[in-house]
Formats: sequence, structure tokens, C-alpha cells
Amino acid sequence: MTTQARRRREQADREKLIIKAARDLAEAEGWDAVTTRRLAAEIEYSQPVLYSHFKGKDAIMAAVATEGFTDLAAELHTARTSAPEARLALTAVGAAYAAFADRRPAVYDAMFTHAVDLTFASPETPAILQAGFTELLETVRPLAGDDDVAALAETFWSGLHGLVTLMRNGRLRREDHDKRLAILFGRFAA
Amino acid sequence: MTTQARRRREQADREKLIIKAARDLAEAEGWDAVTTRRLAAEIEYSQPVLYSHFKGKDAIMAAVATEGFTDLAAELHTARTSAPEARLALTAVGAAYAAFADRRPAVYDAMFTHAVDLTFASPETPAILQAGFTELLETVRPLAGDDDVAALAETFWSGLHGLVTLMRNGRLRREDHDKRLAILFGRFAA
DNA sequence: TCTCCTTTTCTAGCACCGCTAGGAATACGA
DNA sequence: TCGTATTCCTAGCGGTGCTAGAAAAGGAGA
Repeated sequence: MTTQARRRREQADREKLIIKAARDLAEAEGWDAVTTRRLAAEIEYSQPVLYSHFKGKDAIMAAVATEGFTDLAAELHTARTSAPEARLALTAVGAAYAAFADRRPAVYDAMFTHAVDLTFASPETPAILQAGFTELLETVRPLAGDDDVAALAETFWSGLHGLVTLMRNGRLRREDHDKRLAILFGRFAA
Repeated sequence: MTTQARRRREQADREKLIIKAARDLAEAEGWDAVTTRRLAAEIEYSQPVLYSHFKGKDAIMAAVATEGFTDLAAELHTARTSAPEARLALTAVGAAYAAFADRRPAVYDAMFTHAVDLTFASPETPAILQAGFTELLETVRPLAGDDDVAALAETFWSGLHGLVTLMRNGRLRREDHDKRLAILFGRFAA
């Protein structure tokens, strides 16, 4: 029965190939360019093959997003644990978050503005999605004071999310990005 | 030449009708449901008529957004000038902003997440788009301290924007919305 | 090696999208 | 009432996500 194992491996490889192709194409030309036909051409299979791996295009985006959550959580963890002190950790984590969004805008979009079929902030939230939030939680915990830690983390997160999304859509001038980040950190590291 | 005047009036009316239909349909069923065919049926004209008023679907969304900017600016102005004191003004303006986003999510989306063809944060930004930001600017000015007022307003705005968008996409639990708003206000009214 | 059967893969097509060319219908001025 | 100018619609283009059914490929037993 080794042939079955080989087939499973090949299938898994192809699934990763699809996710990688979708991510690369999205980062290069935006999600609008990621059509099922284009994606099929990229992986050198026909369209219906995509649907044997994923329920639809949204599921492919969700897979890209899930990968992104893993990466983001790791980067936030590094930033947090490398900082010697709570206030510096807040700055480092915030900067790492903003840098991630800036470096991989398409993945960030898939994670936080599209792909609603991933459940958040509920008991059945997948562990990977939790991990990133946990980093934020632990980052703000020492600075919470009388505030609810979870709500504080969510609010800080929202500040970061707002900054990166509004800038990306041309609502905020890029030149003042660092200045705004500094203000945010200042207001949350009090 | 009264017939020309009447025609211009009729055209203007129809343009408003298109915008209203687009807005209502978007609020009722989301922007995905706003197709040119559906919109044409709603106003009881054929598709090409839409294109004699607007360059394309994006332009229709931009028109809805522009209307939204006028409304939002007015609501923020009322909130700010009704408050007796700077800190209360911040709370009132923030609450008004969040309420607007919650009450008219589709319009809010057109204003801040879609429709990139409206220029922001630059000298040629239309006056209406400026007005809303000016309200935020004047709101935070008394509380700025050593911070750059414009950057502070943008940061506060980002906090609000992050809160409302993340909640709307199911990333944040609705129950804690007021708690998060209170934290944001607390951190910016210091 | 040949046949049968299962699994995988592709071709072709559906209904929809935004958008537009070109002709039909209408309303106008004389 | 007629010719003209404007308005409006029908029909269609190339694209989208997705799928049914045919074709091809692979493996097991004779």
C-alpha cells in the first residue's frame, strides 16, 4: 500500500503548490489578479483540480491567510521575547505587526479584511489564530493597569490595524507613518 | 429653452436616484449584490443609462462614499460642538464615528475600504473629505500636548477605524465594543 | 500481457459579471 | 407634419467562479 502513501504525499505537495501560487500571485499583482484560471495555469493543471483541494476561491484565500497567521504569530513572539522590558516590548511588537502588514499586504488582506469564513474571538477559534492574539495579550498585560487585558489588547490591535489599512488605501500619508506609530505606542505604554 | 432646464433637472434627479438605489441595495444586501444589472432594474432603466451618468461601477460607489463623507462630517461636527469640554468632545466624537460605521456599514465600506479613486491626505483632497478630518483635528487639538496634532488625529482615527472594521468582519466580539471604545478614549484623553 | 475497474484529470459549458457598439424609439424645433 | 437630434435599449464581448460528464491514466487480477 505504498502507492497510496505516495499519492497522499503528491496531493499534499500540490495543495501547498496552490497556496504558494495564490500567495505569490496576490503579492505580485493583488488578489484581483488571482483568478481560478490564472491559478490553474500557474500550477500547470486545469481549473477543476483546484476544487478537488479547496471548496472554492475563498477557501484558497483562507489557506493563505492561515499560513499568514502562523508567520505573524512567530514574528510577534520573537519581537516580544527579544525585548528586555514591557514598554519596549510593546514598541517592538507594534513595529513588527506594522512591518508584517507592510511587507506582505496581500496576505494581510486575506487575514483581516477578506476571508470571513475563519471564525475569530470565539471558543472554536483555531489555535493558530489564537496564537497571534496571545502575543498581543501578553505584550499589553504588564501595562494594563485597571483595564481589562483582553479588551486592551484588542484596542491596541485595532490601532495598529487601522494605521496599516488606512495607509495602504491611501488614506494616510506614508511619510508620517513612524510618527503615528510613536504616538500610538506612547498612548498605550503609559 | 425651458425644456433644456427640465431635462437637466430630470437628469440630476435620476443621478440621485441611482446613488440612492446603490446605497439602499448595498446597505440591505452588501456591495456584492450591487450589480449594474440589478441597479438598472431598480431604477427601471437599462444598464447603459448608468454609464451616461457615471464612468463605471466604481464611480457610483465613489458617489455613495462622497455622500457619506458629508453626512459623517455633519454628525462629527454636531458631536464635537455639543460637548462642553475637550475630553467629553473626544468621547462624543469617537462614539459618533463608531455609531455611523455601525449604522451604515456599506457606506462606511465605500468610504474607507473600497473606492481608492478618491484622493486623501493631499492638497487636492476634496473639501468634503477634508471636513470630517478637520472635526477630528479640532477634537484632539486641546489634548495634543507635545504631539503633532495632525498625526495624533490620524492615530485616533485609525484606532476608531480599526475597532469598527475588525468588529464588522467578526474579528472582535461585539459585546466588548463599548469597553474597547472606553479604553481608546481613556488612552487619548490623557 | 490483457482486461476490468477505480481514480484522476480535462474539455466544455453554465450563469453571472462590468461594460459598450449600434440601431430603435422618442421628443424636439421648424 | 416632417426631419433632426437626442435618448434609450437590445444584443453582445470577454471575463468571472464553478461544475457535469467525458476522457485518460493507473493498479489489480487473470
